[in-house]
Amino acid sequence: MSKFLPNKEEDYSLWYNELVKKADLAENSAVRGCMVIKPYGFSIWEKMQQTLDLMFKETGHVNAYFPLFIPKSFLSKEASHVEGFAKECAVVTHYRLKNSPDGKSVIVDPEAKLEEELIVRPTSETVIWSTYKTWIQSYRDLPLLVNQWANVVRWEMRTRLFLRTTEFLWQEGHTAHATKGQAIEETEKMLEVYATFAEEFMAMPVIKGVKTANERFAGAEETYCIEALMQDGKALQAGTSHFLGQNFAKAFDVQFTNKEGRLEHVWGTSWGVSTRLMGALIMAHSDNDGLVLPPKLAPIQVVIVPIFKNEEQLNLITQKVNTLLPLLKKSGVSVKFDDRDTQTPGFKFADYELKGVPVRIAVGPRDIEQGTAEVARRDTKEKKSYAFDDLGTIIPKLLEDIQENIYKKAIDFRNSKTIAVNTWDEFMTKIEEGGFLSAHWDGTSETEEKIKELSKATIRCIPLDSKAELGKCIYSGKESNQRVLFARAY
RNA sequence: CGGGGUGUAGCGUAGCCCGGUAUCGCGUCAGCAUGGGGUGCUGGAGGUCGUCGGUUCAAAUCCGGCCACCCCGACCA
Repeated sequence: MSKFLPNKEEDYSLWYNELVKKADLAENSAVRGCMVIKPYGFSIWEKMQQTLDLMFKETGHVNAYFPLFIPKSFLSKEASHVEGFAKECAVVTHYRLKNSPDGKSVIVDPEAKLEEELIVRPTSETVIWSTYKTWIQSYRDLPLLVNQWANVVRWEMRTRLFLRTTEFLWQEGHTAHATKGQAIEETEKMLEVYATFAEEFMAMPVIKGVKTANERFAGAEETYCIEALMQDGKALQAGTSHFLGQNFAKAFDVQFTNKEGRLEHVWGTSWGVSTRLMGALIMAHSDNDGLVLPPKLAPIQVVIVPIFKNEEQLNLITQKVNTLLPLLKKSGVSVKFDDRDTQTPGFKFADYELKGVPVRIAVGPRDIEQGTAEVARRDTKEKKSYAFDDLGTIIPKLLEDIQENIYKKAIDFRNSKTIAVNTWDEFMTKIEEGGFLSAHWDGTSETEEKIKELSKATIRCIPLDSKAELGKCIYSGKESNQRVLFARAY
């Protein structure tokens, strides 16, 4: 058990906060609510970006970039959109500073007031749709499939590293289509991309579903989501994909001439995932010794730690290791040989465990004599000796095993924490234990809000694969024809 | 934004009630020994006590404003 991290069973939040800092992922900054993402943390985010970007390209999307600032008037063009975001917008009112009269500081120059104030984007629908108006005239211009990687700002009351920060990084896809069907298909396709990414790369099982009206994106007709379960039993929305209907097209008057020569409003979607995925990744797998990273997203997949008393021994080990490095690199394994003599092996072991490196290979004089190496896997902490010459083939296989194993562990956990409940008493008891509760709901916002008020649990989603089933609402006792998923959430 | 808490060396802390410029651990630096799970010993460096103001001969300590962070609530990806 680590002496360097709080125990996650005792204080989950403290454990999370300390882990983020000690594993060198991120830290708080001089600006309230904003974080500094440190190089190691950013390299994980970069791997996520690279993977997702490739998936977006493979599904026909192209990247572009729209401005950080949005004219204030744009936001109010779509009624529910402004209502959803107005409360958390940073506003630019001036464009110049000047020296204060006493010369000791700078002040806002009152002469430099903007005629129209700008908001810092909380999301880019408005500025993008105002642009799409000029890009789209004909059905031949559709579909328009654009993504952007950007930062956004939402002025949150309470922030937590990665999970909710005032500024965060994300990607936002914004597409325009000729028909409703195509837009819905796009919305569902991108949800599928997110689910695949979460499960195959993050090794984090997710439930695909649609949000209730209360939880829907401001300006959307339908919000699809992937929901994951963290180790403390709380749910986390990991990605969303919105069917926007013609709402933004109407708000920004984006019309096209169809094949029959008639003018129609286009159909839109938007979809995004953010640096919040980092928080999800951390909370999905890590333990009291530190991060546990899935090999597919680990910046360093394998670390080799030499154990030596003198330079002569290190030279022997280095020679041996140099025969392995090209083999691993050829198999696409990212490997680091940590031959620093400024830290002890024990320190390195603990440090790479804290950082979540999936596989560690230790090579010492005894190994050199016997032609072996000690291989330790981060997920199970299991250590095993192998013939050194077999490592080139064993390691890639081991990385696949680890990727599978942590996924399996996560899905077993989620399954054990997903239960069906049928009475209000049962609901209130089980919600205390965390996890997803599958229960009947009468479909009204009033009931949803009442349940939230009493239990602190929200409807995470109506799962896409939920079967029609007659029953009685857990709270009101009214008729219901399917179960929905409740949980306390991040 | 409401309620509670915290802020002392890079990090974690003692001291605060009962005023007299600061304790310990980790880290850091030097040397020697060590090296298969966060090495040991010896010596050294490092502090506007969050910040601004007030009380006082004297403030880390008492009082007030502000800032930041943590926990709980409301809001949210």
